[in-house]
Amino acid sequence: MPRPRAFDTDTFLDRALDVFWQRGYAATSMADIYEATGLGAGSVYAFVKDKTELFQRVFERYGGMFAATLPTNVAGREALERWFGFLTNYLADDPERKGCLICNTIIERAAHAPETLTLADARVAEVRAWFVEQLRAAAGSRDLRKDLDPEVVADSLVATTLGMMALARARTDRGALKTIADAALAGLWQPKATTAAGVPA
Amino acid sequence: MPRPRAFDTDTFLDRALDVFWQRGYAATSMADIYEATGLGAGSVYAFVKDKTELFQRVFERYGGMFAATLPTNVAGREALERWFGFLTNYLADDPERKGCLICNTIIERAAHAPETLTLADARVAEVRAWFVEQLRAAAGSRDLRKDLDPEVVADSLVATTLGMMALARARTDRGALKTIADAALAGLWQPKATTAAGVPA
DNA sequence: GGGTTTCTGTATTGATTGATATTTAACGGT
DNA sequence: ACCGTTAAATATCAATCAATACAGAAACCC
Repeated sequence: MPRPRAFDTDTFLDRALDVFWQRGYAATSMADIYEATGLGAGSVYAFVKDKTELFQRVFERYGGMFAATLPTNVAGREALERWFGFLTNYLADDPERKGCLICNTIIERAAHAPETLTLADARVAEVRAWFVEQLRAAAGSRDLRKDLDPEVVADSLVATTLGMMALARARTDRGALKTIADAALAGLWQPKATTAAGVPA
Repeated sequence: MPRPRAFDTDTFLDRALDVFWQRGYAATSMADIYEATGLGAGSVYAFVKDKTELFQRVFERYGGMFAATLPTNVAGREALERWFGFLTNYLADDPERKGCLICNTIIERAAHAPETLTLADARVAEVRAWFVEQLRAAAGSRDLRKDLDPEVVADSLVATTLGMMALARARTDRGALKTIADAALAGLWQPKATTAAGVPA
């Protein structure tokens, strides 16, 4: 029987991910991959056809991991607040300022790899759909301001998300990121109706 | 006297800009530059020391042009609304989806060229400062909601701006861009005070 | 422990990279 | 007319790129 694989596919992809994530696609040479993974050219090219396929595999893996960060055990306002809190930490805690591979890929690969762009855009659409879902839930529980359209707010939140990702690549400024995240959600909620104009329900 | 220059520095930089802007730094070869500008290697390297300096020159030129798009003859709410309208058109009208070179550069070059990143980040800071200025003006003319802090709102608007730029690289969706721009400003203004709770000033 | 199969690492490929050297051409002064 | 000077185009450089070919090492069954 065949000799078993000595390298774990997942850890290989994870290490390749780190390199692509920080340096970008074009600026990463296969030699960088060999160095980071400890594997030789032969093993890598037995696993993928070429560099673009390797990146695709890496990106798909990242996309799945990223999608898994969307909270599932809570919904509505709570879910959105948790996720933006997570995003803030996710971006601020990285001293290498890698940002988010999805955003990075959209910008770097858009003009060169249409199918990769499609994959990346699909992830963005996924996040947007999740936003809509949570906003609808928030509307159902009367958390969302009645004059707000979930579809419109979702677009705004997508832009804020991508903007935070871009900003995080320039500087790790936790304060600014937190300010942005808080402000993005602050205006969405129905006041508790304890003001002079109204009475609690 | 010497043979006169046959190429105009500005048009040369403009053509180089188009290439870098669409394809990114690493994916652009000097051969691409020769082709786009019609110049040979010798002429280019008589003008700049190396590729990084060429990009720096191109980027500085772009940065200046971009900064010049900030309205100066109006202020406050009007200025912000005009500029976000401009940004929407700027991003939506480009079939090549080049996005914005400042945002693209932050993401692609952050890990490789610290001084270029510094330049790019300075442009972002410039836009942010302009936001603060207009928001203060809007506060002075009672346009800005009294409970909003210009510094906080400016951070949000920066994120929205960068988010629109990133999104525009993935797809030219004028509707979404306009929705985002409108929503970013919609919540900022003081109501006209014609509601039941208040009387016009 | 032999035979076989698979994996891994090195060497090498042709192509392309950024950058330089060299040659050719265009001007004004004399 | 011809020379000095400068610009522009071509040829070319070593280095590096992604990708392939090859060879040795390791692990399994019998």
